Amino acid sequence: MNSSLQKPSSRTRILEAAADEFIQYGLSGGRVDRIAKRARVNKAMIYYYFSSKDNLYQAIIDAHLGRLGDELQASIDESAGLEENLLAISRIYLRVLTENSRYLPIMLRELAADDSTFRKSLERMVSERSLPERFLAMLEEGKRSGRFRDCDNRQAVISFMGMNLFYLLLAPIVNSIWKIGNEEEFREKRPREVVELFMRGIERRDSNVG
Amino acid sequence: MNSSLQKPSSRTRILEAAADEFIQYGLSGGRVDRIAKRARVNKAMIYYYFSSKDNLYQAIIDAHLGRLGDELQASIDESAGLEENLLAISRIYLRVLTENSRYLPIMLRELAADDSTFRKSLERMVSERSLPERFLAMLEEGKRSGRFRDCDNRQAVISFMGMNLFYLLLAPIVNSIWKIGNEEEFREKRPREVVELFMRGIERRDSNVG
DNA sequence: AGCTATTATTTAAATGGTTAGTTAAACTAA
DNA sequence: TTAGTTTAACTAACCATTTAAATAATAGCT
Repeated sequence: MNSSLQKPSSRTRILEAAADEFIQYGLSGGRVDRIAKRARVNKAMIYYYFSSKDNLYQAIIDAHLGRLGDELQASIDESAGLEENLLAISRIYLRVLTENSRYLPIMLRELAADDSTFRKSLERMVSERSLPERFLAMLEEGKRSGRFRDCDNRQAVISFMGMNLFYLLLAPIVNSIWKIGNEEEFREKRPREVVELFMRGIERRDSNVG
Repeated sequence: MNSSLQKPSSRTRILEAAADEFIQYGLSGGRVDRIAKRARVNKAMIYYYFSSKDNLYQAIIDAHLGRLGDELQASIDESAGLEENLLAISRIYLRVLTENSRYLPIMLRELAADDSTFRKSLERMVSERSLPERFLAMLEEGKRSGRFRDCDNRQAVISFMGMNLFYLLLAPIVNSIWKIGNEEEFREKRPREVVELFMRGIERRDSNVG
């Protein structure tokens, strides 16, 4: 199809412009004419390279998700200690979603649709790397070692994810509601705060062995 | 305009059908003809009662947000103890977002748009009831009383909100990824788990006064 | 190198289905 | 009578997609 060695200037420009368009207006709100204009390309070029609007949209979703997958690859480093692992995860989510913050609107919209291929791909990506299992295993190990109190692992993990992702996904509104002036600073401090809260939250207290 | 005493059957049916439509397809994806069909009403009726598609959409957003606001009214009961307060908040979010889960797609899409009136209304609603301030004050009080350790209040609050809202907003995907079989049960347990994690997370440990 | 056949890219201009919005007349009930 | 409600048919703009022809680029051959 499209060997990755060449530099197909038009094709690339179309992809860039389409990303902008779909991020701003969504799939059904996005206009092919506007994409062509932004890409400084004749509209028919879009149908030449991608054969339909839906196809073009899908190409963007795929590219984005592929990138996300690669970046999350190193998500859990089993060799490190438990707290370090959590911190590493927290930092990776921070970095990946900060660097890709441009795509947040598209991701939220896709997450809102219940039939979206994005959701399916995301689920596949996550389960292929068995992130949930590895995560649960970490907690289980913490329990066995006696460091963690007894609690529902799933509830705990989802709380941890929520602490991390809620802010990263909805930063604009959250910043506005909670009057976060210096977002950058707030963002950087987030992993430490989250991990500390979480660790203290699940750690057994010193003499609690009934 | 439209006095709230009568029972304008057509008008109501239009609103219902439009909600369904926009929830499923969004504003730009929603079709007026389909709404008319679903409402068993001539398309012109839609323009008779609401004068444009955007207006109709806005009417639905407004109605929904008004209802949300009313239901969140009792959000913080200052008289109760701190932990009880958090639990009450957690439960209210749970109830409100569970009862309105139908509207989640529309909310997520609106949150994704950076110019949405929904976002502005949401921010106004929250700040009119000064929820952020009251929340921060609760934490501050906990610190003064010596019960809470020293930490960034804003970070803590946002973590709390994240634990609660992340799951409620994205339940379908989260359930799928984390293999939550019995969603209802999981949901019901959530407030207690969240509050316990959070309280333990910010409570000072017994002899920690450096 | 030059000439040619073939393939890739680009363009301007349609096409035609879709869709928000309109009109003007008819019906209904107070 | 009068105001509110409903209908069928219409319109005009919009917008994804196509067509057919032109222009570059490339490879093959002598």
